[in-house]
Amino acid sequence: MGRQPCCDKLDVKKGPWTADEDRKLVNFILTHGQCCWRSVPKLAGLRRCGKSCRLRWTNYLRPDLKRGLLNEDEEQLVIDLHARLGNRWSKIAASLPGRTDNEIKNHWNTHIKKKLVKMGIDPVTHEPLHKSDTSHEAPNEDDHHRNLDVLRLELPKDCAAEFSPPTENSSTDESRSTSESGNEEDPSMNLIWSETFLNDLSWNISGPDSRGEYGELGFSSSEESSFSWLLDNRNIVDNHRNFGFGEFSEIDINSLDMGDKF
DNA sequence: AAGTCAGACAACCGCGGTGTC
DNA sequence: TGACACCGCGGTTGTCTGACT
Repeated sequence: MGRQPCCDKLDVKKGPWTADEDRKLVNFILTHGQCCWRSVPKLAGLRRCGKSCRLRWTNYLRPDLKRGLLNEDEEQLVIDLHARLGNRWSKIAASLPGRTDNEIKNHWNTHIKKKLVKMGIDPVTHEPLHKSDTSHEAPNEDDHHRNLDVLRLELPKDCAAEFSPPTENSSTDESRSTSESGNEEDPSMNLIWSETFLNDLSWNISGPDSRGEYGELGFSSSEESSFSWLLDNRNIVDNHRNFGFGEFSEIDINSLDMGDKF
């Protein structure tokens, strides 16, 4: 005897999410936290597969997501990490706070790939294109750094100087302005989040999860444990700006005492 | 103004690893 | 211990949107 199926596939809705569905999902997650995704659709009143809910949350609705195109630094980091890790998008995404594997994958396929080809670099091997025609061996470290040097030359001076191959905790400069990456206002997100905040200022992100699921939120363990991103009013304001919380600005940020909730 | 096309990105599919019964 | 479901990941497809004719 295995488990129950995650959802009744016959009664599952597919396709783009509506604002109403988003609102329900956000409300549910903020109220109950991320528990087992299987039960989320049922409890949240959604006719979606749990898998679909998880994807929607992690790729689009998560409050810590940056929106807009990757900036130069992030792009460089992706290129470097890709050279080392290959198509391990989730691993790459782990080094870019606020970015999802899906987002990075899409950006790679639509922007970076072409950029590299244009520069004569094989996006798969990260070697010069003419060379990869004759050799399909994995790039060695020297070649890799030579190619990165070429990339740096293509960058504006300040970016090139700033760039260096990532270390364990490189690049995760949370203070890097998200506005510079061109966060666009999304009216539907604006509505969903503002309503959610107004409806439930006691959003219980820590929720009932006993399995430490919040790693998916993309914070370091120390950040997760303290949820400093929420407790820090400045961060709240930043988040609210990033997500276009128009109505939220009407609320006195300092009055949001959520300390007990975490 | 309408039609077509290409680019961008959201969402789905299928697989592998892991956990549960 | 085997069967099956869950979860996460990477690849692929579908849909939307803006540019162009």
